Amino acid sequence: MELQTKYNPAEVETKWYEYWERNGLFASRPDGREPYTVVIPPPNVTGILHMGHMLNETIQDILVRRARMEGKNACWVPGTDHASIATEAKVVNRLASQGIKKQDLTREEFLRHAWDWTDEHGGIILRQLRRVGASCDWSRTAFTMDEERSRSVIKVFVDLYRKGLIYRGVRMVNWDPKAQTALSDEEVVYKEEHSKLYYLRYMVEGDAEGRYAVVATTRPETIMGDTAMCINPTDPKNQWLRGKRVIVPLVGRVIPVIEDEYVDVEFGTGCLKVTPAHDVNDYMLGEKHNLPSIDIFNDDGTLAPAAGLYVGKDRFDVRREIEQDLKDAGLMEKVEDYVNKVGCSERTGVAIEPKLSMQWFLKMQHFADLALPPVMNDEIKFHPAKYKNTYRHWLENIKDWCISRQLWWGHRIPAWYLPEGGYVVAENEDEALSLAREKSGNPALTAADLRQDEDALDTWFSSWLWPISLFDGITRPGNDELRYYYPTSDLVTGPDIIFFWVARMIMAGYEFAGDKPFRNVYFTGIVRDKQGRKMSKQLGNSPDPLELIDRFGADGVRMGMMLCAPAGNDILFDEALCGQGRNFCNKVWNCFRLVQGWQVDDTLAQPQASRQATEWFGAKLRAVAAEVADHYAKYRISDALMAVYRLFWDEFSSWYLEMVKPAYQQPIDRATYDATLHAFDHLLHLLHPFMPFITEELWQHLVERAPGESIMVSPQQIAAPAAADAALIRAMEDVKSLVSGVRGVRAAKNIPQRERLNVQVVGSNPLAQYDEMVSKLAGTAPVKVVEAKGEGTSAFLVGTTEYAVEIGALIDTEAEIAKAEAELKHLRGFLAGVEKKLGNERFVQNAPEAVVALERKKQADATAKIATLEETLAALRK
RNA sequence: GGGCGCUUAGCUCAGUUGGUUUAGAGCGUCUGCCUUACAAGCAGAGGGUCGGGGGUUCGACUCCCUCAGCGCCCACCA
Repeated sequence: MELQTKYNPAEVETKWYEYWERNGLFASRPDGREPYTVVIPPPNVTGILHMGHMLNETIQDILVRRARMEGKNACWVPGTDHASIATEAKVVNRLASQGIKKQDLTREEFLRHAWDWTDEHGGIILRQLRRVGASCDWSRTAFTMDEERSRSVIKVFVDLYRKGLIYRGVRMVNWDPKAQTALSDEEVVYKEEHSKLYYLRYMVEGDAEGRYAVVATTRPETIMGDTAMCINPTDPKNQWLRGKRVIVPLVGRVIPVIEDEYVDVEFGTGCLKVTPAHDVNDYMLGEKHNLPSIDIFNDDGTLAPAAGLYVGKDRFDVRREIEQDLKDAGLMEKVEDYVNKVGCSERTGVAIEPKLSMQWFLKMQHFADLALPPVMNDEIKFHPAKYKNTYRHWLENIKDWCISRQLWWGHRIPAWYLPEGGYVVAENEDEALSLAREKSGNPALTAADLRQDEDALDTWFSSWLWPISLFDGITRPGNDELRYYYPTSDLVTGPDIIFFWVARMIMAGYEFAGDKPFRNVYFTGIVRDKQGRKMSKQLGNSPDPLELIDRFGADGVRMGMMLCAPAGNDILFDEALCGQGRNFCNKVWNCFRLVQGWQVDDTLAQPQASRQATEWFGAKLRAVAAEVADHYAKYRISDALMAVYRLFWDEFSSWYLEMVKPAYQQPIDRATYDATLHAFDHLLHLLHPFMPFITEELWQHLVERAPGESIMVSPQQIAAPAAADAALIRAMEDVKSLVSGVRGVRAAKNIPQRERLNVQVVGSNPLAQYDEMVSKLAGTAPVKVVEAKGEGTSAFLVGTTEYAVEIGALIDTEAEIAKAEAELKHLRGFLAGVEKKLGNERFVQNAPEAVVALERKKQADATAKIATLEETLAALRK
């Protein structure tokens, strides 16, 4: 068949992806083979593919395809996450654009809209993954809020409640005034902010001299909630305030001065305003000193009636207003510029308001104890290992997890409140009712008397079960699938969710499945642009992966991605790398075109050079395959790719194919042809995990294939390196040096390719058996052995052997002298270093024998080379 | 404030327990080639003394100390 000179990815990609799916090649069922399991980090159900996904999914697909070709039963389970806050926010926004307020809808109405949204936008990202080439078992596609996963979440909640690990209580939580929900500590990100430090005057009550204390604060808008002022009892400069009472500026409320060593004497004036309702530390002080707590904020961050002033206004507007009002009232001592860190909602970006509220919590110490050892002792391996530190630090300082969210989109908390107070926790309403009757002693209770908790659970409370719940392991513990696929093999994810997700999956794994959820965790880097900026929608510096695929082909983009993705380092993505990937595809394509165009003549004997080439390439292939395997074992995917890339382009294409290529329109012998096809097949296997589409296309054309066959499931069979390989490879390196040496002379002298060159070798030719090959590659006549090289020759060394190209009148004696002198200088410096070492008795005594022997070899070689060069120079200067 | 990591050719990175010919790769650069598989290509060339300083050692890019710069994570100093 005729192939175009350029590879056209678009048609090939669609064709083979459909073929793979149609033939069920991604599907996995338990069988006798070793399983290789990966669960996808579920993207947000309404999300669209970005470069982070592109990187992540490519790595997973590479690992999965590699395992599949190794003969393992590879199972990659796809799915999406309901992403409680993010999705609810999107739905609320859409409703708002239609003039509908969430508050005006019932829970059921709102959820209907949310499901509509999910049906509309959900699954887009899964379709996009197919474009990338992801070989997921789509028949297993799951959703964190589908029936099975929901049952699992509820069952786990009830289980943990009964174990006494879940409790409900009033605590200081992180309140997101925009989403109007509590958040976990992990969902708060601290951002540095250039703000102001305000110094406020708190007049001392009844002080005849009109003295006042000065309090420094970044949040003057909270003074309405002040219920005390605090000094450090050891602070000499504030002794005079002991036992006094002060007046809150503008508000006029009189509050006591309390003493606590918590206060930093050095900060500001050493006087701290205490607002127990709106600061975590102040809350602690309030508890300790029995202070009243005044909650001055509404849930949306506006001032509540309890504030007395500025009621209904936004907290940040109030900050500006109150600054002016305090100045006008003469109660502002001064205002300084100040840089501090403000906790913000990871999702909505707004400043978090610490708020006292009733929430559900999960006790974490038990889980930390469960999850720390396996990571520290490498039962679960982190790649790179540096994240073990991060992990340990978090677990050693674990705090209880606030799992309730004041949202509707999510798993509703399975707690039901009784009319007379109290509540029961149950897997469903029926069970709740019977528990409630029992608890209240009232058998007449009906379902209508019970009121289910309005809150939903944190999204991560479902994600942490993912590796188990995907195999129905929560609802049907110990089932066959779970036993076969669990623990999963590798998890590929970003370090940004190490606490949110990775740590919690480890906890859930041991708690609910009795074993680790995965054996290895591969942490990818963050994708940045080439200026090092994080890719983001706001900056507009994130290319659309699908558009890249349109331009470079999926294989090209996958390769571009992996070329810049060393494990654990951030990715400096540059579109040019996709171009490199595309070029490589084209190279592979054209190599195939060459080989495919050959006519075989069975009567032809195999030329010596071709025999040598096939033997050598076999050795090289075995060596590189072993190297690649080692890279995979260490999760050095980009190194594995680079090794394959060089094997294909440099060794196979530039050297091997040139060695065996028949003259134009001449046929090739059978032995060489078969060996070449064989090598090509091996190369396609090595390439396939990185470039699934083009390798399938070429593999199908390489020889006749039966319907349903695929390179995907055809095992890779490259033998382990053989004993003789190393010598073979070394010899060929010398051949290459000789050829390059001749080509170098040719290039320097501008001698056309078709002009045959005569080459001399001084003494004897260690590469005599490769003469035919050298002639073919370098365009030379048979190498002549001479006693001393003649005039009009340009010489170079291969090892310690001197070769000289006859160039007659083209000789530039000055240039030859300069070249030889430069090399001589280098060698003498080198020799001096070696001899200094060997002259050091302690080196000869202490260093291992092999090292000393090597130095002696270096010395001998360098000496020989120097002698040769000196002769050359003498001859040139004659 | 604490912890971790990084600093090797113009760019992005390798360099595994210190010794493998006075440091390697890819890309880019320069020179010459449209040589009928490939100009998304071929051949050739140049380019770093391993952030600065000190130390350990027969020997350090590799180990230790220190300084500088960069990055990340954690933390209730208003």
